[in-house]
Amino acid sequence: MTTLEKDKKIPQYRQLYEILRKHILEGIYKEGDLLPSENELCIIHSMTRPTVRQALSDLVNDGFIKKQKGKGSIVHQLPKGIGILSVAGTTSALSGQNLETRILVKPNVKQWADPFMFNLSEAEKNSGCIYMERLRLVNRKPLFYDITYIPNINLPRFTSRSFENKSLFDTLRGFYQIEVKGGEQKLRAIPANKEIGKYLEVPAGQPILHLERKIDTNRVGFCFYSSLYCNTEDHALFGIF
Amino acid sequence: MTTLEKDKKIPQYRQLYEILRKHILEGIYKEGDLLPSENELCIIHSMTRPTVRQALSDLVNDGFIKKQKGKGSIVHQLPKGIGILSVAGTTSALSGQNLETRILVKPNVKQWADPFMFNLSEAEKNSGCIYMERLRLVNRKPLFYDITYIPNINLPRFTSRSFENKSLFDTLRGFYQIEVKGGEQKLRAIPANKEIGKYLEVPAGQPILHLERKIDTNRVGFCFYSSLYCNTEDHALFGIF
DNA sequence: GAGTGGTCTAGACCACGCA
DNA sequence: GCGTGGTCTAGACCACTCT
Repeated sequence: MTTLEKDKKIPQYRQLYEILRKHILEGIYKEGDLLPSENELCIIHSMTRPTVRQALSDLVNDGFIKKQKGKGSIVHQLPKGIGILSVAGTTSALSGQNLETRILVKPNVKQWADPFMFNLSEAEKNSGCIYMERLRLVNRKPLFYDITYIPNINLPRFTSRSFENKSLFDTLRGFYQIEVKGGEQKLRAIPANKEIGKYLEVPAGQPILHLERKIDTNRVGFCFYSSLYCNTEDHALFGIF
Repeated sequence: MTTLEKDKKIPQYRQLYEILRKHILEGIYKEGDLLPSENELCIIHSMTRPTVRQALSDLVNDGFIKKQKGKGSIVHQLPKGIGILSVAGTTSALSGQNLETRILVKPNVKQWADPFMFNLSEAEKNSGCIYMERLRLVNRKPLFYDITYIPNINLPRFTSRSFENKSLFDTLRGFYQIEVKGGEQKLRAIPANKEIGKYLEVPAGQPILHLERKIDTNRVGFCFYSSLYCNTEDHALFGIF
């Protein structure tokens, strides 16, 4: 291999996952349909069963299918709410709706708040943090007010990139080969204060769902953080477990 | 085999999961420790690697360990909050605290509410529903007010069983061989009304986390439902994804 | 009985972290 | 360079659902 090409190898099970996920989202497989059996998928895609099963297992974890012994893999009813409690979610479940992202505070380097909502490593503390605030709107109504904190470690030119109507996840993957792998979150119901009420266009005191999230990536030791305020009056958050 | 013994076979990967989970909860493996490597676990427990990996994969999904390529399986910091957003959770993360369950309304057979928070099958609608209300207290403070709806299908003598300080999950498993496999949930922040405020001992209007859950089981087509009101003032809910 | 997913074996090669 | 977890192969037997 003579070029400096990205020899990024996408695992076979991941490729199959993406294909099936796409077909489900496009309606090629509809709710209640049976996917091809595991053995059929093996033949179609020239894989062995464990490989196929890993793809299907991921689809189950992300809520796209359910399996039934002796029957098959059944396409699941897609959530009506907003799937933000799983990795796949955040914006994917909103497809088809009028979705908009507005930058309230552009990415800029700051000191970490102290105390911070999660424990930070020394490396994180010393590196400073890239701070940004965004508002997510669905059908012109603000639903999420999102404050993001990213350790300023090896992310050249990050603060000059644009995020308008573009997923942060996509930016991290596209420019830095950082993939989100999972995370943890704390949930609370809190009353809106004046600032949150202003952004979400609700009166102060209205119950708001507050999520504090730590998001892990494939870069070892690198994770980022988000404090997310959701107006759940019209749209419930949706999760699977 | 001459007896009517329950020849329930617990899969090997599940047995290993339970052993490692127990050791982590007991502190034999502490936060940050490395578990034995996959190859070591293979030898110790006379399993092959895929079997070991399935056990470890379940531990990752339930938040007990994280894996790092080239390094090993690292025991994860256990959540400080209340892990109710994953199957393993509900009460398990509260071990060590003073936990109490109080029955407000004993199980009794009713008609389903119409409309109900989830779509019901015809079989479910026709069978009626076992209804109960419970209050969960931690250190004498009420945290959850839980309304449970169970389809009245093939559950002999269910309404006469006692649930005081006993897990509903354990009852279902012990008497009916029903295992919880997963589910879905909708989350909202709502103001407490008078009734909820009375049970959770908070003033009306205080923000409360409302979870509507559909819980799947290993019995095909059998799931049950829960409407859960949580006071998150002192304890955040905790979840992994 | 035929087909399905659930479990399991016994190997293999790779990329990555660490010393 | 060695051990780790990540991916993958090519089979096997079982319990379950459907007809």
